[in-house]
Amino acid sequence: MSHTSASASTSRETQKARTRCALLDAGLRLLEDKSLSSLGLREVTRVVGMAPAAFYRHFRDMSDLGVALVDESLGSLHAVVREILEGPRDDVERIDRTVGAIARYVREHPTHVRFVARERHGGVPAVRAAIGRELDRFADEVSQVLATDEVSAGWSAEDVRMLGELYVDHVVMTASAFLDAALGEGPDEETVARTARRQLLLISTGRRHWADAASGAAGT
Amino acid sequence: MSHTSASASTSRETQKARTRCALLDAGLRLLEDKSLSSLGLREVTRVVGMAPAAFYRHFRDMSDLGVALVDESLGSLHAVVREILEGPRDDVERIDRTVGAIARYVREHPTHVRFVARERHGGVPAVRAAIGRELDRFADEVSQVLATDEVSAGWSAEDVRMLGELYVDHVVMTASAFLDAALGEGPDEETVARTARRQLLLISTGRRHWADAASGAAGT
DNA sequence: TCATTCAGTAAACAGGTGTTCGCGGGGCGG
DNA sequence: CCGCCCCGCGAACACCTGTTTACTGAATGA
Repeated sequence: MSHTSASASTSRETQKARTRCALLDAGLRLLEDKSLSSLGLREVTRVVGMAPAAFYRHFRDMSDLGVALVDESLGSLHAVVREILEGPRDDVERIDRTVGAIARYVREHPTHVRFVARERHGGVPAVRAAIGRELDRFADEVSQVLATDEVSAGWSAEDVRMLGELYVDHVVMTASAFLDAALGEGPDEETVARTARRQLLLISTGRRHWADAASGAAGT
Repeated sequence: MSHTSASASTSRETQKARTRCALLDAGLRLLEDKSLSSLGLREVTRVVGMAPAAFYRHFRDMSDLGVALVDESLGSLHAVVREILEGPRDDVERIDRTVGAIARYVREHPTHVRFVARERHGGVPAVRAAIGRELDRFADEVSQVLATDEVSAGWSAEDVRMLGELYVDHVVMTASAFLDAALGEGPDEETVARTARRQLLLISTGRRHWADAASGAAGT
């Protein structure tokens, strides 16, 4: 129970952080073509080059390492989302920015994206839950900004939220499509981008004319 | 090379089919809380109650069993899709039928749905590819029917296809949401249904006013 | 009736797995 | 300076894995 100074004692703690990071990196690399539930503890330590028992100094479980990877993958993304949403509110420009940002993020962090896409419905409950929570937070952030758009005047909170979820889900699908494109499976990157832009444009169009439809089916 | 009679020789072949089906059922049951890449051969045969070696009489691999499960899960669904699309073309009624059909299918075949959602981006390439092919076929079928709607007059084939993909992706997301609801995670079934209906209604609204937007951003 | 086919068996193989234990040695606080 | 802390090590534990082998015996076709 030492450590009254909040800052790290350079050598000791940072070194622990380094090997912890090495474990995360090794895990992420191995997860490129496996799923978390089939990733072995020894497999990870072998890549890092350390004894299996040392793993327990950093993580209790494999699923523990999994939720750490979720934080690493999705945590840094909130800033990006804010940045996109805070720019000009013009429809097509915002769409261009969004799709561009997704493409860039997938290009720069393919392994993180693949991990999230794979474990979103994967076999490890704790990780699945962690991803779900994070995506919910994204939906909250998006909805919150959407509500301030002029187009959303008169919208119920529930409708704004359902639109936000639609956007978030679409982003996930698009990211996954970009990933497939990068691997040579499915259509190429430019095709994916164009499809995504048009789909978002169609949603925006529906949004602008929402009042017409919503009044007709209010109770549903 | 016998077997000039095309029909089964009752006892022999049907018995083989029975145990094959037992293997598939056992696999599906175990896959409720595991992913395919972590499902063991012995694990499956143990549930069925037979020797591990007998597995090879029916499947080469675990991934082989996986693609068989894909066919079983998605094959029977094409008829349902046709049925939904061939009904009255009125927007909200078609939407109600769609969401109702998804809810019912998830309620009646939860394990199949979970399997597909999990392995769509899972760690077994062959299974991933099989699911991708099947979803592409669904997108084809949907697009083909959408093209005949009066609303689609003047639409390019590419735009119709992108709308079809949007619908298929949305169905997958909705099915997954229903699944979570059935497990007590996330919102309850009625909430999921209402959100899905409104999202589809929003897409339909955008579809009706597509001409306005598409002309403005034709080159994108 | 006799020979053939073939789904399923039992046993053994060489590996890999998670987890526990005691121990060493270097950073660190006093 | 000494003594505690604690990360990483190596070895051992019991267990589970996929795959191969030679085999049994019932259904089959001539």
